[in-house]
Amino acid sequence: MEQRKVRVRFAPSPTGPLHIGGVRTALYNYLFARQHGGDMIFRIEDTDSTRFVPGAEEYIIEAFRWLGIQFDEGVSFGGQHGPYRQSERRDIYKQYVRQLLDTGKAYIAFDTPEELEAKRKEIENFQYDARTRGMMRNSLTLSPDEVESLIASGHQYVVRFRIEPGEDVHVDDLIRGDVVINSSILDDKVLYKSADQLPTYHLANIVDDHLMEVTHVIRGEEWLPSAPLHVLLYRAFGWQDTMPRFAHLPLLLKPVGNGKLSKRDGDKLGFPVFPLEWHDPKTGEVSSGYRERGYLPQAVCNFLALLGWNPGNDQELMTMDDMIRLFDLSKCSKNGAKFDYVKAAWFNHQYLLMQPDEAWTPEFDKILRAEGIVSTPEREAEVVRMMKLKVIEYTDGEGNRKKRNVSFVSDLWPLCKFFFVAPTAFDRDDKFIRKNWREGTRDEMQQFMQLISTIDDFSVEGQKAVIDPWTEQTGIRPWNAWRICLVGAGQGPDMYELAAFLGREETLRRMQFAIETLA
RNA sequence: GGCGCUUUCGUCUAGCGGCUAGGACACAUGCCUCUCACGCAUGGAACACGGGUUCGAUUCCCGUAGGCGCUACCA
Repeated sequence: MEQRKVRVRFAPSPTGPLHIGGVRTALYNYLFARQHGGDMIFRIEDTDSTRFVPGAEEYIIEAFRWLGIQFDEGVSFGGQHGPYRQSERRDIYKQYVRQLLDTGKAYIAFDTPEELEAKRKEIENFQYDARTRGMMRNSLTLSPDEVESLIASGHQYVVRFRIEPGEDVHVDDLIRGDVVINSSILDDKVLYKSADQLPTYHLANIVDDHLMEVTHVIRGEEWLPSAPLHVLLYRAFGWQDTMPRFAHLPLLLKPVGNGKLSKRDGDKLGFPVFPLEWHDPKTGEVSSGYRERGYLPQAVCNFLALLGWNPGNDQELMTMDDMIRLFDLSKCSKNGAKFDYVKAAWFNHQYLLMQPDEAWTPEFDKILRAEGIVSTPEREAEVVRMMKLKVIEYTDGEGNRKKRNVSFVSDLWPLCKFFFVAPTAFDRDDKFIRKNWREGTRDEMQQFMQLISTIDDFSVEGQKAVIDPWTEQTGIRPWNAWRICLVGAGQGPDMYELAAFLGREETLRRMQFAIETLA
């Protein structure tokens, strides 16, 4: 058989914001497509008109734009296989439903939801299948005339797939190998509803994947049980020769406790489960997003890629290009992965440190404005430089900067607010203050102030030139107490750097205040 | 309940018959140091259980137990 061009698709329902698990599925599809020089399709599966949520489609597109996952065709991307919104493909599906009906692979059923509900109550474990369809109201039990007149008189109906029982159906899964399910346990799935003139997922999915020439279906494990049904559908249409290969990905699980990852977990433990912030149009509820939380898209992709896949060695930090090169479905794990949001922050930290200073400043500027600080771009850049320097000041032999401290730019404020705001009070119970502000400290600081007021060149070098000899002469080690004066706590950068930033007058002002306050 | 998938440190995982079972996150300790970090070093920490197969099982097979999923006119 000739080698077909690899084509994959990501096909969400526009029922709300894109779940982070969906992002991972899309990412794997993307990596696979790129690695094989194939196409990635974006399809909207809106066959359930009752669950449509306005804005969801736009949200999903924006999320992928931010993440750097690019589509080659589909809704908003164009292409030769459209339309890519299933609600716009009614006529196409009708034609294929007809084909199934004409070949006897499917039949029409008139049972109402109430009748089915009653049956389920009446018969334990009721399932619409070869054993029970003979006692239901459908085109197999009714005469052609009756069927005709029921439809003519406006009765709603569904089209069901006629499954032949007793056959072992094989699904050749790229991750799990040969999966076998007997057709007897499958029910006669509804493929089409006359009420909204739309197919259900199963039919639309097979027809679209076929028409769009999809070669690989990479999706979540929740689809594995219905994969045999899909295989049967490909056969019913006579498309078995071009049936896509399947790969069912393990699910993302709750960080603690049992079950799969949900929105609730994020709320409870304080991490986002959506790529972007989402404002629910109905409830007005706001769900946090990775973008707004300060994550870098590369960090999110890297972290997500490693949840269920690894390159087979110890490498963890990878660019998108690395991942495209290394990705391998056969190296995907088979069991679900608990969502480790602590490690997600670590990844962000790694990527944050690779960013140039300029990449930090816009975000930092937002924080300052929120805190009501009036500053200059030069001073802001200087603080970023100093804080970043503090984080990365020891680079290793290879020049790798694997430091932590700040996982998000927003973490910066509590660590650097003293650059902009003088201490207004001192916590006498603070361990650092108790240890470094003792009996004679006050006098030492007074002497130190006098010394400082004589320094005309207040640059780092200028200060050192005067202070270093003085400490040697007097034996006074002023740094910790000085830090208390200027910072109010045991944190911050090198004292000379800090003092140089604040300037001599502000430095003296803060020292005076500390001496008066810390009697 | 039925069917399917799955099971290595707390977490993500490497391992594809013979290893002192490796790495990362997290945790602990020490070093460095004007503080907090960062960094470096060290440490604790795992093959679910029971049968087979085999000279030899974490690895292959079968059970059991646990976990997950599906079981809609939702995807």
